[in-house]
Amino acid sequence: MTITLKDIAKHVGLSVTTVSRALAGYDDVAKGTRQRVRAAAKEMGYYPNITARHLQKQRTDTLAFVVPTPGPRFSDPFFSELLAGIGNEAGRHHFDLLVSTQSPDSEDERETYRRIVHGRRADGVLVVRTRQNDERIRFLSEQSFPFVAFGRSDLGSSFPYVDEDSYAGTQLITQHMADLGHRRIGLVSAPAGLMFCQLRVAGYRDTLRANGLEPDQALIIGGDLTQRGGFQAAQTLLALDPRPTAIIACNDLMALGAMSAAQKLGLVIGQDLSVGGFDDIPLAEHAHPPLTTVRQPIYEIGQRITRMLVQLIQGQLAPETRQDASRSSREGETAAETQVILTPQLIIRDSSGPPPDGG
Amino acid sequence: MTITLKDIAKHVGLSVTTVSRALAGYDDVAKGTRQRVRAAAKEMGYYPNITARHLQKQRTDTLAFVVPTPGPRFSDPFFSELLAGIGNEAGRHHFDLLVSTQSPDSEDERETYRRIVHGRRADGVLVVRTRQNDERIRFLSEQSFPFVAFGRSDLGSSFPYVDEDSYAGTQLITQHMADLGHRRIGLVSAPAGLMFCQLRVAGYRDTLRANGLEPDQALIIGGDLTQRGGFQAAQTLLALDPRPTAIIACNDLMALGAMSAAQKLGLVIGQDLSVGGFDDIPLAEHAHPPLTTVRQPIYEIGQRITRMLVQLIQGQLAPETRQDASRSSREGETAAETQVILTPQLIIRDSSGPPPDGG
DNA sequence: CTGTTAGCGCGTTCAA
DNA sequence: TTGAACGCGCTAACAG
Repeated sequence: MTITLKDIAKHVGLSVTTVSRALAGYDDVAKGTRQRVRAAAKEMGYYPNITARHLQKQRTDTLAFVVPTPGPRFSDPFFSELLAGIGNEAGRHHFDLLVSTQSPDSEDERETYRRIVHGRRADGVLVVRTRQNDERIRFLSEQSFPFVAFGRSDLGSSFPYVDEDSYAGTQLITQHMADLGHRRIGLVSAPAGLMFCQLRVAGYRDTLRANGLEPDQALIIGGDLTQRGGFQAAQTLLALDPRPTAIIACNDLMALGAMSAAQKLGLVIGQDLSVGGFDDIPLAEHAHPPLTTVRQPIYEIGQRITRMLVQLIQGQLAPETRQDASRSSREGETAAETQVILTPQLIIRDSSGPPPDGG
Repeated sequence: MTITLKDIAKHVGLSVTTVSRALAGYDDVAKGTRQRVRAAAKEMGYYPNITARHLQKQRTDTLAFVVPTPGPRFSDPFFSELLAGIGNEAGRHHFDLLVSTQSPDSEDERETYRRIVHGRRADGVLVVRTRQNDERIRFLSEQSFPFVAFGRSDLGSSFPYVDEDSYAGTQLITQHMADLGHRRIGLVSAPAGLMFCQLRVAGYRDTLRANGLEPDQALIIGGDLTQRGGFQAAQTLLALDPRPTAIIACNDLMALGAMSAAQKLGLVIGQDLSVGGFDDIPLAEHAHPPLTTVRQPIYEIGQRITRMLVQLIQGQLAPETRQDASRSSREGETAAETQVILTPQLIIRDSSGPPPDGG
């Protein structure tokens, strides 16, 4: 049997209202009464019914996180890290976290968002891995539902987000390979629909050109961000003649897969072949050899978008900047707080070195 | 503006009650009426308020999963896999999933469980990584709150669970090392409070003895289930003289850390040192070299405990078997469905081989 | 200071 | 076949 306010009221001989206010700590209730009520509540083991409270307060103190996983069986450390950051930060602000995994752009994903928004299942949602023409963002914007994204969008609307500078990040690692003397540098790309994919490929291409190297389409292979995908893409790249002396992958997981593929061929990573990644997941440091990569603070980004979302819900975040450019100069400062771009950092480890025979 | 039943009622000129029943598909409403109502609902973009429904129905269609993470920054593929299985299965049954991460045995963890149970925040919870004298299980049992565990317990109470046979699993891998000719086999253990820890250590010890090897306390090092922990434990083990020729870790993550430590010393895994793990996380297969380990189907276990929990909530699962042993024979069949022990499987890969100099 | 009334949005009696 | 009344548990507005 669960104890309700009514039970307490009956027990202490007061009205439900008074009990409610006594427990809420309102000061329009007699001190003695309050103490009596509180004692009774404690003794009877009272806990407020959270659902009833949500209904009455018209908010759920809940955030939703719909993880865009390609297959049912995902096990991407990237999402783990992000989830850890999100979960802990949500807890700090006394928000519950609703987690769901859905295939990107699937009907199930759309339905999940509709349910959350229209059914008022949560007070806000976290959108990650933004896509070109992202229907999630369009939908949430249309519905004026609170959300914060990890990643930018190509839609016109303006919304709060945190993103890392993918272009600059890929520049860093590509330049690193070029500086080491590599001239045939392969790229394991990501699904083209992802916003960061374009930027990373562009960063790679532009940096090659800046170093007098002409991008070779054969050296760019699509990947699906999984270890297996990196493995397969690397196999394709390493079958080329002449084969690349360096491979850059659009995330660490694929980079690790690429290393396996190379090692299977008997190549020594860092000598026969250099490999670079992106993300700096915890695994990267402990890989063999440790992976040279571009670091983005995933856990902290998870925390940050969560904090921003909570503030947005509580009205503490500057309202979203409009497309209206004329106001942008005056709103420069608030805009800086709601739209953050982080500069990634190159982490050089042992998986990269000079090419085997000087080039 | 959100559309409610009241809005539809006003629009079609009927009572809220009728609208509610029309949408629910009751057959005591005129066919024409039903169609009219449905059309209006669709046109107006009606979605039921989920919170209101929960309150009325006295259930939340929500499961809670409190992940026991030692630190805030966890990134354990084990939990990712489990979460994937749980999340997908929950979705299949139209249950939402509430995820929270809390430090094992902390006050925050206790408070989280109290909130879920007393506040009726969810209809059931999933308990994983069971511990000795597990207060979560005691609490949930006392409160008769629906739960299913991944792992057994040393408390008297009986409850539904799925577990893998840790003892048999460790026997397998220890015997494998012994068969290869290893005589000094180190063990990187797990936090002693975990139920599976005792079993794995026992499986290791007993198998050594069965092979005429006396367990050496110096060869058993505590680990915290993280990669870093495995790294450090392996460093300690490898500093011994003579050092072990094989190391078994209580989970794959530590095994990978141990491989790194060995490789840092210039040892070749599978030749100079054999390493074995436990779990068979996706990473294990793609490690370098691929890790010999004991496989337990984590994803499927996540699915399975979730399915059991849903059935338990819906009253489709046999009631928990009592301690009352006299009935056990008659209830053998139902008990078999609510208390499952899976037999793990040895996966031999390249990280294990004969000891360097024949022993 | 306390109680009455009212309502969050929905589903379920029970009459009509 | 439909509607009025009621309750889920809680909080807020208003009287007294």
